[in-house]
Amino acid sequence: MKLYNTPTRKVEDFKPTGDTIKIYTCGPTVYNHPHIGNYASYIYWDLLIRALKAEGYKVKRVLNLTDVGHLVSDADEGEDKLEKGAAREGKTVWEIAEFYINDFFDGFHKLNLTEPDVVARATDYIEQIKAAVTKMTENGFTYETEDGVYFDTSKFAGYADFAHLDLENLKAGARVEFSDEKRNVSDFAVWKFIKPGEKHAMRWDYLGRPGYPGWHIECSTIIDTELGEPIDIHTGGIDHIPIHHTNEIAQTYAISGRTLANYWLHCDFIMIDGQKISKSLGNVYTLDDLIERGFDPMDFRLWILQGHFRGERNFTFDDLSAAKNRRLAWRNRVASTRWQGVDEGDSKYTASQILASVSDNLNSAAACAVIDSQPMSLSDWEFLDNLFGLNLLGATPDITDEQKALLADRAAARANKDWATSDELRAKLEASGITVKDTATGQIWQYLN
RNA sequence: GGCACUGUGGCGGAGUGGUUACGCAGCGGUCUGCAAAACCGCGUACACCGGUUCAAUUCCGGUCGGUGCCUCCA
Repeated sequence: MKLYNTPTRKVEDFKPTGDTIKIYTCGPTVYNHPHIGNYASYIYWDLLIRALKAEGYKVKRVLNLTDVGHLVSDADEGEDKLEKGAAREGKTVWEIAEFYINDFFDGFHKLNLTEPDVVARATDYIEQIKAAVTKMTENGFTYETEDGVYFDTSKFAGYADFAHLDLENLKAGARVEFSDEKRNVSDFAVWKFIKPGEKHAMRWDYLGRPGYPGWHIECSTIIDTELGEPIDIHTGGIDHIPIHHTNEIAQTYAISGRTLANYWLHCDFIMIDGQKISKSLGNVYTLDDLIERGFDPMDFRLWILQGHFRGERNFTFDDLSAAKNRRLAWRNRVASTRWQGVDEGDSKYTASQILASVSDNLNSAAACAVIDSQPMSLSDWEFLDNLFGLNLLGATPDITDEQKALLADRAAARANKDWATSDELRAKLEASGITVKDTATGQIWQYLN
């Protein structure tokens, strides 16, 4: 397995730390419907997990759910997103979290994404988070302000390295006013105090006052609790490099002196019709929007897999249609293989070629070319379903014995030029859900949709 | 302003120092009772300028363009 590793900006050979690969994925903040861009990242990481498993690795994967403390601004200003969602919908923050967690996993399942081994809600780790903050403080990495406990980024010499930050220019180019109480522009809250009279439903006592955790601390804490550093692979969106992941690394260093992760994978964004996904542009599509337009979630999944996680993608419905057509063509090949078979000898190397492509920094697009140009046996399709998660076999079940008998009868009728019977049998087959087509080499059947 | 990414045929999208993936769409053909499909073939693309080289889309330098992040975001 070769992977592009963000810290070195190079494709490297993957070397695991142990028998089980430890993977952490930054999950969603559960305050709104996820859009297709959100899900794109989980499709990439699902491919990673499936590819590692196909290579024979064992995997333990943790996904967190941010259900507290993610402020509208990462500069530690503004409202908590959960509180904002609750106000918007007239619900409690806990109801909001519950609702959008279910919503998130609904899409997760529609896309046939592999269930994480551990799903970690930030609010289930409050005690560990407090202990982590205490530890950082003991180690001299924090300071307290009226607003909360802040991480002093000047205490971590390597702070700028991960994202190649230019801290001086960050200050000069800052577009928001930083709190006067912060010692450095890059400092961030690890714990926020709730001021008297301030509304914040989620609150816990710490340092003798009510408060709640900062956003970044949950990831460091959950990783430490569930996996133990260093983990093998940490995944996330490209937007997380300069702040969130940089801060995670700093926190873990401050707590234990350890390296957080050996490999960091960051996916680029997808755009829609050439523009970033944004509510103000009105181009936010959810999975259900795609379904309403007649697409299967698997069409979107294949569209993602036709590209690469490091490339920016431009989503259009024309391209989604292209992916859909390709998927349906693959289904027809499955149907044809069920009916006529493929010489296993001819397809001897197909699966290993597919895996070789994916193992080369998750080049699923190259794997698609292998699929299109090599013979595929049923076991190859099964291998592909395990790797790509497209459920091609499940969506193309074998036909019944009765249908097979009808096909045989029709072949006989055609041989006798009994077109009336032939057409009648074709109609019967279509009523049963499959369509039959006459090729130069005989009949083939396909599912109607 | 800083950091990073990126520029491939109609649309996507891999990849490579020389034999130029793959999909979708399109075109031509074969086959064909009808319908539909299947099969075969076709495009001669790599922003521009310069350099290195026997040879560059692929390496180096520059120019121009696009995008993202630095502010919520995968």
